[in-house]
Amino acid sequence: MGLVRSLHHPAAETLELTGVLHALADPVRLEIVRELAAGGGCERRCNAFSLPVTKSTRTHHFRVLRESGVIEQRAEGTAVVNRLRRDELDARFPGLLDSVLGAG
Amino acid sequence: MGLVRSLHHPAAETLELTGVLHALADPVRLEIVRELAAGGGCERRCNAFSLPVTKSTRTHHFRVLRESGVIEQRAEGTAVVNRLRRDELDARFPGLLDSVLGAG
DNA sequence: CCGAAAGTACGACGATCATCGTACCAAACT
DNA sequence: AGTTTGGTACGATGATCGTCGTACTTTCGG
Repeated sequence: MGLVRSLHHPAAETLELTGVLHALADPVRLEIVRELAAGGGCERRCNAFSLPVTKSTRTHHFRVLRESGVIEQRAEGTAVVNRLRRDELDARFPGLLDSVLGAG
Repeated sequence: MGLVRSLHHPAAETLELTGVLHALADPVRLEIVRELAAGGGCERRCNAFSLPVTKSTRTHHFRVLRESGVIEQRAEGTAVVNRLRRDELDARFPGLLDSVLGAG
């Protein structure tokens, strides 16, 4: 078994609104998305986030974000780099990500 | 005890993003919001929604929407009329509601 | 080769959630 | 007064969720 079991990413057209909303409705995951967006489309390793949870929980949250289609994950050595799927998200739910990120 | 115990509505400035997102991240509640928005700001009684759940569950969902600040509820006789808090929502989270409603 | 680094897998725990049924209540109508 | 109407209150139940610890795996650097 590899570093990640399946690492499945949903296609852009099949993203579900409730799934995305649920993924964003958690403080830890919202922080991940914010930090990812602050980087301006650049990638970031799971380790490079300041989150008040343990490694296991971290893995859990990244998986929820990936399976809902918010982020893309790619293995790189022992690390996993994350990328915000901004374009796909914007295409499917125009304005949603911007409004969420813009909210104080 | 009146028709509704407290009927508390959060102030527009205290609305929490995660709370609103969580409220919208449910199919039944999303349908309520959609039907409410389709009316163009008009009010609607709890009874006047086509939802695949019982009365108790309906009450529960309307409460979640109210306590998160998405809707306003007002007693009118035996009925409760609901109104989408569009202006307050737009002021606090610009574009959020529109993007959610615009999503297919 | 050995150990450190970065995650994942798995199982567990308590908390929250969506749903329901039954009982209840208040207002309106007869 | 009785009945209907529209909704709430109060559990209860099963599912999902967020969190963690421990064990494991894989890759990379000495």
